[in-house]
Amino acid sequence: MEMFSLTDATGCFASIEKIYEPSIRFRPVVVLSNNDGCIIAICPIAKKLGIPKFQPYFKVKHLLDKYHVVVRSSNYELYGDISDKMMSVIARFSDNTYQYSIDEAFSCFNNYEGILKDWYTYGHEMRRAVWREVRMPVGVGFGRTLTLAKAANHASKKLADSDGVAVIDDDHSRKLILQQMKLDDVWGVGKRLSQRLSLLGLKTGYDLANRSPKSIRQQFGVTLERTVEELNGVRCLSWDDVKSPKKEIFSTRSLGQRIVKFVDLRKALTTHAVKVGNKARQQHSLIKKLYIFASSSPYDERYFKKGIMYDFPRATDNICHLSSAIAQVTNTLFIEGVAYYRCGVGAIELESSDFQQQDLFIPPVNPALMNCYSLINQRFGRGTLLLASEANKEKWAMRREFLSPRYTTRWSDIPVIRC
DNA sequence: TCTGGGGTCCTAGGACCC
DNA sequence: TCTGGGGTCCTAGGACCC
Repeated sequence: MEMFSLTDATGCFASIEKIYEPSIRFRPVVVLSNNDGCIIAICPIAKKLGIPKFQPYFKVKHLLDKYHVVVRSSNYELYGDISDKMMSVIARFSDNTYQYSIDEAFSCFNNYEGILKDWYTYGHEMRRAVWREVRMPVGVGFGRTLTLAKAANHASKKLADSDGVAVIDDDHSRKLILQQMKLDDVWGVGKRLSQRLSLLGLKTGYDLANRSPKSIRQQFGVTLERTVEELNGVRCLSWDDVKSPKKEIFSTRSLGQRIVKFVDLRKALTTHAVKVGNKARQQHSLIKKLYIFASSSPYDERYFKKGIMYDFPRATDNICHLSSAIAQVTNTLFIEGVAYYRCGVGAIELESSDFQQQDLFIPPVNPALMNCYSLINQRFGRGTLLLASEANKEKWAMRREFLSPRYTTRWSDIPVIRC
């Protein structure tokens, strides 16, 4: 019988900051988003102090000062590398693992029952291995459906008597865990839905599970109906659903320094387009439509936003095609006098590159160049090969006042042990 | 001095065409 | 003369997640 697990890191980015800086291990730590905008990660110690997540940094600064909280800017180079290490450890415990986000992974176990003693023990083995090899604290949850695995993972960290592993494998454990879950802790239920559900008198995940799926469908749609089924152990989300290629790929960013020059806007947009192109190629997709936008800040007195849809005559993942599309579009996007605060690029219509419809009148593109480009950047590191129109040194680079060293990816930043 | 994340998916509504 | 359905595409915004 199939079993799923979800493993995810506790306070991921904050925990990573503690790996190479033992002196802050027992102190409250928070990590800020790009541009030091919001708090996006809090370690358990900071959480206990009541530091809120997703609040603008400057608004909670007084609180952070009060408790002497350690503040770090986000260091994605470091987080990405630690995440890779963590994922490779998790992957050893199952023959089928899928990385769901930077800090969590689903694993699928087929007919493991005969081999394993029990899921609880196995979860602890996974947990110990990640701690021993990467020094990352993780929670592991097991369930017969992906939604139950998520619920168990939540329980593994949140419940009073939890020790990092939780298993839902019968009605008893299911009831026990779901009864202690708030509505918006259920995967797929956010603030709005939980508000509406509570009007019906529902309080816990278990209340939701006991609703008739049919009536939920009528009032809230199929998505929530599936969630209800999944909470009851009926599988609606298949492994393939989770692993399916993305339908949209975006790259957007706020700018540390406002852009006022045409060339700078084009460079920033090209950089985003190349990122999107590379992601698309990785999942064997070609881009048919590209949405390109730039805006001032919504907090400005006069908010400016403009977006343009670019339709490629034939779907492509070639970064040269993307770059020339950007060059054309920037002409209409750029307006003298606007101080751009945000810009980005999104592929919103993707086609599979495995089954591509050829065009009688447009000669097919030889993929050799893009293959070679990808291989070189894989082998020698991202950014080894760049388009001339990309930004290599970003003048408008984001504000990162509290950046930690990139301990594991830069020779200059390797930790030094003094005896 | 100024500061407010990033990504994916879905749907409603408007514009346009036949 | 006046009224009208149905499809596609685009845009904006909501909802959710991390």
